[in-house]
Amino acid sequence: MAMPGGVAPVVAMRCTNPACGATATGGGGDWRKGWPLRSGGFALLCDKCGLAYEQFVFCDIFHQKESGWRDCSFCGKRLHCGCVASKNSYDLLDSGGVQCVSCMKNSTAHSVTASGQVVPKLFPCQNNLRFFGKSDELLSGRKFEQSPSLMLDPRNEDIAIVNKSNHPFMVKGIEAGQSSSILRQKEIENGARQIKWEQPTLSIGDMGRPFLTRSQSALEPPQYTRRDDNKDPTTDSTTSESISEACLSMSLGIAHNGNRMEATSTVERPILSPTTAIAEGRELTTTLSPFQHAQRARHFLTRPPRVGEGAVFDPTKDIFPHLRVARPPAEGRGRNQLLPRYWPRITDQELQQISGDSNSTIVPLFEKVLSASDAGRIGRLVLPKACAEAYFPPISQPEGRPLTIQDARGKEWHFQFRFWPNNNSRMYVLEGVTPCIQSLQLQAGDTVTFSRIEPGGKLVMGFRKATNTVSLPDSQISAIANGSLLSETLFSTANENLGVADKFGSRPDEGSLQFLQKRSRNIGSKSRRFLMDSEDAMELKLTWEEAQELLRPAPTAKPTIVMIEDYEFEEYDEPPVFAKRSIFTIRATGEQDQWIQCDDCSKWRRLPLTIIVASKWTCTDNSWDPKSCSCSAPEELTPKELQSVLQQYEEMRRRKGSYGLKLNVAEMDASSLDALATAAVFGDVGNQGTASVATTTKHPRHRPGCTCIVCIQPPSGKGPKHNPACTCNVCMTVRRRFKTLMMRKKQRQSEREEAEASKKIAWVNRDEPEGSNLSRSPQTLDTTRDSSDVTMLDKVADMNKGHIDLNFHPAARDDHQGQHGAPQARPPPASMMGLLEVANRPLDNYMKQNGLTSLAGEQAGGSSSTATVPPAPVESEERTSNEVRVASVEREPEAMAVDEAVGDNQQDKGVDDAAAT
DNA sequence: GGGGTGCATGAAAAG
DNA sequence: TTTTCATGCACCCCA
Repeated sequence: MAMPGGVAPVVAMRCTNPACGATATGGGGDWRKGWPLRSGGFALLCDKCGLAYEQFVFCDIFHQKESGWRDCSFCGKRLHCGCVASKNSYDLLDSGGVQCVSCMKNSTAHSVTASGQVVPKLFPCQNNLRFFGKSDELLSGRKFEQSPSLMLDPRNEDIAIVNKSNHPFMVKGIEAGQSSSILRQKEIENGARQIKWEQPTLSIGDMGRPFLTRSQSALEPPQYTRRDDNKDPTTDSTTSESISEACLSMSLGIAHNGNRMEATSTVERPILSPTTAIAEGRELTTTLSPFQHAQRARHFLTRPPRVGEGAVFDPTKDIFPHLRVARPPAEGRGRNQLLPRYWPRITDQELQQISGDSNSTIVPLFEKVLSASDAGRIGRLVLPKACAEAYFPPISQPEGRPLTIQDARGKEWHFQFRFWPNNNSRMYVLEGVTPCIQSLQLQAGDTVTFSRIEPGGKLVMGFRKATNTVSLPDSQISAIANGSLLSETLFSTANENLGVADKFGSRPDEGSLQFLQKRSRNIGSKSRRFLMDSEDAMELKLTWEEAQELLRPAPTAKPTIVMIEDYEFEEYDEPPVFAKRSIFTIRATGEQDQWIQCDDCSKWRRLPLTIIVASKWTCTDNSWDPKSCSCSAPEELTPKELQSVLQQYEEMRRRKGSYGLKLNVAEMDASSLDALATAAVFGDVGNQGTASVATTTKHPRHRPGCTCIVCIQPPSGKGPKHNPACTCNVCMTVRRRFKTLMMRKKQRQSEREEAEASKKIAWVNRDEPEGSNLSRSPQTLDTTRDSSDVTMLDKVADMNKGHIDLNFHPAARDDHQGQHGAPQARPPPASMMGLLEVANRPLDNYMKQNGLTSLAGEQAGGSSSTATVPPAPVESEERTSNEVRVASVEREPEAMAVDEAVGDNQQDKGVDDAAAT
């Protein structure tokens, strides 16, 4: 493998670390990334020394605090790193050692670039890691993921590792048993890092202690004991044992404390093999500076994150406080392939919940976001193959084996752990999970976490509800565990997507991000097939409705009016835009207003119709009305007017909601008729105020500025009167639509009639001899007559009484009758053609023939028509408040046709009124 | 007929 | 291109 910068390759490397003893290829494995370099990149370590590195990397510069001294790695000057006076007298080296101030100043002068510059003096490495190599040998097939420059010491052919800033260092081994203390970044300035020493907390010996015990969780500062410095970690029995199941913690919970970042611990995991320990990139047990997090954790990845690279880690921002993302223990089969999505992210609370009060150690294994299938009634939880093979008992037969898993409450659940052959592979499932799922009230999207209690190896399962679930994309999960997921990236994303949360003052915390991530994941992956329960559906519905309410045509969008079956549709080429919620009103003069509420003073301000306001708007943004451009300006609407408007608005919303959820078409008709009556009523009272109060029933497509027939029509009874014989566009359209409406009703009736007649004929033909139907009595014929005819006759009767029941529906006949009390004497049967003739009559003519003048008159006169056309309660109030007409912003599409007809009727009423006058 | 079981399928992710 | 896995569905068993 060619080295970056044209460095002579080296093939034979040997580690002189007595604890390592690896030769040639580094102990049989690849060279691996060691500790991160200050300026980026990583040291190179063989497999075995990688283990050593893991043991000492965070301890070396601290361990002497108790003993009070530390040698500079360059000049050998003894530093008293434990004393206050010397705290700023040295610097942390990329090599893992420390450097005195003098050497710090001189270090760059000794740098040699990878292009062949002189390598500075390399300091003797006593019992430290050292690489040997020969310049004429190739270092092929090596992995240098971070590609630190590898240089040869011209004198001893040792390999010097030169970081990207040409800062050389010699791999500095650390004696076993070195202790550590909390490293905190005091300041990062000009690339020179000053470190601050604080109390020691950890010894290397403790790093070998397996797992995180309850008492050692982040909830309490760990009280690690100092290990014997003289012991070799790899030879020490305790450590050796712990190596085999070692745990190294990884700290990602960085609490923001003023200008200082405090790293919190930790979720630990065991590591079986030193080799895999390095390969897996073990978590590191100590508290780290953000800088260290950003760098050291990088090598945890088996693959680089796809996001966040290139961004800058900003330690001033919080990043997932209390959230632990742990690489699962590298053990068992397939340990190396566990996808980050299954890495257990566990909180302190969960740890506490699982471990309870015991001193047991929790080893998070993996987690799984429940799919719809998992949470469904099938009772099968699909296990990730890698997880199942790595952490669950091996099974060779598809039948599997019983598995007992304890939940956080201590209750044991018995599952069947098995697999199905699938595409030359296996599909692992946990069967019998339904009782557990139900008991824990888990749903699709919730997360189940599998852990293991040590000692004992008992499996435990925790869970997180979806609202608290972090379901990060793998790349981000990787980056979190990696320390390279940048808070800025996360939060910018969160802020962009969670403006509402921010709006309420809550910073984009874990929950927000969780929501974000959950959503993105659900949409972007197979999880989008998650079953939505009713609650989710409701949430979606509400969101949708609200979104609909905020939808506006783009300011520059000009609709194209098209006629489809006599209905006008506004078509927009441009997508709608989101706007701040506003209320549209119609004055008695027909003028429309848009009212919007100031986010500061909550006063309502009048805006031009065409203005689309962004999510936040204040009076100061009101450039259209200088008188109201300040919150101190009085509100234009009187309290009474405002109350009326808001009441109508809320009522409108409520009704819209009921449309969307409950009403069928017939009910929509009723509502539309209701609106018709309301409009008529308000048309009458509209004269009383400066603005009329009438609820129009505009469809959402009728936007401010719309010039369609519905929008341009004057309020009922207002404006210029039309002659009954008026042939203007409005009147013609009104007549045409009424005709169309009635025709459609008749057509539907006819279709039902024919369908039922066919059924009856078929029934008769089946049950009776041919011709027997002729024997039926007239009464039978009458009863078998399609009820629609009767209903239609009832309808005509109603109409003859002065009521136009557009809510007429055969299915609602009984109700209809009941609404009118006892069934009335039926008029003579009418033929279909007769009914059509009735339907074809122009509404105005028909109403005149039936002695009708206006619906408003009927309604306002308190006639019995209220039984047919009951006004909404709010609308009744509107009669008295009657100031402003609230224009509906949207309606269900299905109601549009009726709305159009309603508008037509309004038009006709106006026309008819004109005729009456 | 309903529920459980085992397998197949295909979309999405990973390599 | 391969692998994973969520889900559909046919089949079987049982009430």
